[in-house]
Amino acid sequence: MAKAKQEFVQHITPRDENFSQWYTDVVTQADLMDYTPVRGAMAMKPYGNRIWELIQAALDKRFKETGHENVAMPMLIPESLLLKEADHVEGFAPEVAWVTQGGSEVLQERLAVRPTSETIFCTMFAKWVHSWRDLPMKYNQWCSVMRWEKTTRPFLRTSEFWWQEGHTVHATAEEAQEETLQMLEIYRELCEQVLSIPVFSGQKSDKEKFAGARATYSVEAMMQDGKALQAGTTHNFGTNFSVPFEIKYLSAEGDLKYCHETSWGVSTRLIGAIIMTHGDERGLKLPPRIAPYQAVILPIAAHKGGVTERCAQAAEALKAAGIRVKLDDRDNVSPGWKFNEWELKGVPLRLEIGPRDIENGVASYMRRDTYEKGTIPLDALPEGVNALLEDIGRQMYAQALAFRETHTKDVHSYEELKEQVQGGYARAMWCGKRACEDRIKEETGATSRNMPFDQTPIGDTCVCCGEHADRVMYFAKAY
RNA sequence: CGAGGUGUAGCGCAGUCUGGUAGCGCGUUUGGUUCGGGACCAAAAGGCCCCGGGUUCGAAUCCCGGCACCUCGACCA
Repeated sequence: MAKAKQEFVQHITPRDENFSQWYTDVVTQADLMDYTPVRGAMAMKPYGNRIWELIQAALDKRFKETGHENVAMPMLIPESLLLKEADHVEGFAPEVAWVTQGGSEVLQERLAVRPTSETIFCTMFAKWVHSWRDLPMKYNQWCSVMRWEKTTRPFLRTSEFWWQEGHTVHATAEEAQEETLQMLEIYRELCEQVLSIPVFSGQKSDKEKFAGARATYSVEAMMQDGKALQAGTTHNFGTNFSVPFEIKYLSAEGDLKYCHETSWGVSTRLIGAIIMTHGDERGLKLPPRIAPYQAVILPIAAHKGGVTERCAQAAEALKAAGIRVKLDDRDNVSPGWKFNEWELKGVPLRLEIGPRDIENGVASYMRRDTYEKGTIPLDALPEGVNALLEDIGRQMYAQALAFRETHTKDVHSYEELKEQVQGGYARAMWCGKRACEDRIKEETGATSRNMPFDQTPIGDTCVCCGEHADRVMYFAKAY
């Protein structure tokens, strides 16, 4: 028995022995994705894609509640459009894939496969915005984009990835800033409440901000190897794009004015964040709100009196209560086999119903987050399951938060910083100079992540150069 | 992109040095017994040996070029 189990566990590399290998093992064995013949591009399989659909649904609801509408834009962008904003083209040019031929005809102007859609949105906004009555214009699209990345890793960085990109146009700078922060807050709430991932929310440095943005904000998560992962970003463009693209409106006072714009996005990278935040030795651990199956029902000794029927009844009752449930009635694998498989796939709650349970009028359960076991009365199954799922989501957040807290430290010297970023976040005072960021990157491998909104100083000298500093900045090695 | 490693049945691997009929374990299929933490017996199926060239009578094996994954760097809205 013990031997057989060990053989199984060997399929997944131990997490603390080789985190990268563990990640790859989990991603493939939990059946989330597969590699394709296209360099760096993955295929999302049904189980992984379902997670993305659930994230999409949660976000789309929030976007609509805050007055955004979905649109669809072309995937090809003429080169001349990409060239209009200097910083933007400089930032993206190295990783653009180009279409140079249509059918047998060589194109006069090559077309970029979108790496992001600011330029095409801006071009259309210039046509669509005329008057202050047209504003604000708050659009979003769900699509895939392509960036010719040098190194790729499933979900975290792939040459093609799926995301949403919001693009909004506003009359005033204040409104654009408000939008930028509102969307950041939606991302924070999504990460923490829906995905159970604690994040640091704050502003990026000039060095790390988006190509073409006036200000960039991010939510930064921490993976279980102590590295940071940027989970989402929002950008305030000010008039950086509206000037070259000539997006102007006639104000109520009759003046022609440039618009203020924002953009914001999260991607399938969030799935990578879920895996690396919550996963353990047995595999994936999914937050209940985005788990394709929130509970799995396993019949025990299914051939015995009433088991099959009670399991089917239980599944129906849970479905009726809106719970995503899977009845695993396969008769070709043993219960023990199923236990391991559903743990690998991260299902938050396992329910077992066997002759003994039926006798006692209960279902036995095991939580995926803590491995804690117990029973729920069969006649109150939906209520019991719902309560457990909610608690599992909270508990997973608490666990992740505890990890982050033990791997985050205030540092007051360069030596301390150097040591802390080997395995976590360092919170430090920073003078604001690019030279210090560059030196830290060069010497420690860590980058500035973001400046939290709570800027209560923890000192008054820069952790790097020792000169006067008035900003609090998180530094960490990042994916 | 640089250095190193790996690629053989669905999965894990041996075989490669020293060229000569493609192997093992698990899984799969069928039948039977089982069923509360990866069950057992019996029979069977399953291979462009990562891809493309080359050397050779003959290539999983030798040579050249690609691709993918892993490790460490570099780069990176």
